[in-house]
Amino acid sequence: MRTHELVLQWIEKQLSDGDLTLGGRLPGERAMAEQLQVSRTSVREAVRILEAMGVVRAGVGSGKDAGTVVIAEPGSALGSTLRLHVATRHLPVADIVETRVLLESWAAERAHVGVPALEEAAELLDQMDAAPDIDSFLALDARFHVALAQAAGNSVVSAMMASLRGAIENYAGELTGNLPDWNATCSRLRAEHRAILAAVNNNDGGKAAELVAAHIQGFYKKAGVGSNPPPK
Amino acid sequence: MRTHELVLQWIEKQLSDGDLTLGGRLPGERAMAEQLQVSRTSVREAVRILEAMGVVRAGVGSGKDAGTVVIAEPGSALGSTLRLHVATRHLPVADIVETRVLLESWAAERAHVGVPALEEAAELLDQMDAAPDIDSFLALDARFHVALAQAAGNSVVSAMMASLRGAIENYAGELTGNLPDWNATCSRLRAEHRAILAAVNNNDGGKAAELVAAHIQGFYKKAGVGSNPPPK
DNA sequence: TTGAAATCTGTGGTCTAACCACACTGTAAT
DNA sequence: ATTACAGTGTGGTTAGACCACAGATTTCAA
Repeated sequence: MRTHELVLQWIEKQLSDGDLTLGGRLPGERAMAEQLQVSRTSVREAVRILEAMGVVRAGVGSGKDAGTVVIAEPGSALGSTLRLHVATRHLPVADIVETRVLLESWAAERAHVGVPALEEAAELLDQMDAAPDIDSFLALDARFHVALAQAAGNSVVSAMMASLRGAIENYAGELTGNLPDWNATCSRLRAEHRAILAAVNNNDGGKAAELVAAHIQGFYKKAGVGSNPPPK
Repeated sequence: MRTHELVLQWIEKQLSDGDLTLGGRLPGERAMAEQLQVSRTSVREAVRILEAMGVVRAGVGSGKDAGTVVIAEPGSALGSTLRLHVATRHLPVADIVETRVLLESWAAERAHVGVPALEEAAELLDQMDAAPDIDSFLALDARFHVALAQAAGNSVVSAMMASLRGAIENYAGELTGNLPDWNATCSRLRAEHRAILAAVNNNDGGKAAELVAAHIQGFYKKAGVGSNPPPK
């Protein structure tokens, strides 16, 4: 077993045992190296992997943001991984979109009315009406979809859904340039968002799921990304 | 931007541009370091991250298995990431199970009859009948579920499904120890597998989805892992 | 001629020791 | 009291060395 894997194992055990919790700090790299009797290089390689997994964040200097801190950002980490695999052509964009439809439909159908995430979603819609440019609109759009997914109360689905969107974010960003009339599209998207949120708040999960599926598939279809047909 | 991120960016571009494809070899670490004008350490940190993402595999020595080659194993990579986050208590096991039910039900419903994956699934079931011990049974079980998921033809769903199972593999392994009568459980699981495969091959996707959901939820329920109730 | 042993070459894996930039902390000079 | 400055500890980066490994090549003896 390679040295850095040993370090990883040790840190994972600290997490499993609860000796290291969210917001907690890892020992300094030099201290860990001495404690585990390995070189600082190996410690750093392990930390890099954890950072790529969204389990820790490394900060220089001293004070609040300094040191290596345990965080919980599986979404961005999974997103990076998926993005790389899309780059290798091993994961087709169509499959990403299809999976996103699957997860978001499920989440919309099971969204719990009254949870804070839905209130946040409503606020985001208001902000989107006043979005000055495409980029800020898309950023708010991303947050809206994540908020909607969170309303279902399954953190794994939320994380995966966010990662799927993140994996093809650049891709989607370029696609908006292909759209003939952004203003029209923007208006349509806003209306669809309102309809989705209304269906959710009206406890009509089935309707919400249908609307979400149509919303996502519609966007990528307009933008020129193929998506497999839904099941009969 | 940190140095190793620069290296990552460069490699990702090579992948996106198609200059680096599946099975291809990265330049040696020393060569890359010189080419990008960075230290070998930084190159290695980037390679470690890619390795953790399941994008490359590093091999020492010379010959076939040597060097750093591009692979495509998103499943195991996502699994490791999820496992770590489960260790931090940020991702509940129940959410993992629930998501697994979601993905596998969807896959079972949309499985394409006649694809090679289903034939492999059938073979695996025969092998499971002759499995000598629990561990080999569980290993075959894992492969069966993956094969079933692959039959739906969505590589993202397959990868995610495999990763979910991998994330709680150790967990599930311990749980089997809690079961009072493994032989009885084993027989039940085998029968359920056959029923699922039969439903799929009979083009009864709805039935297959139901059976899969019950199969997975049943196992974890027996083993003592709570799962959220299905939607009304 | 043949076969086995030694050497060569290039790969990733590891380690040491040094220096840097950064951000806070305490102290000293104003 | 305020300001300026040195001190301390963090991660970030680098250079250079050595190791184990595995295949390719060469050497040399049977």
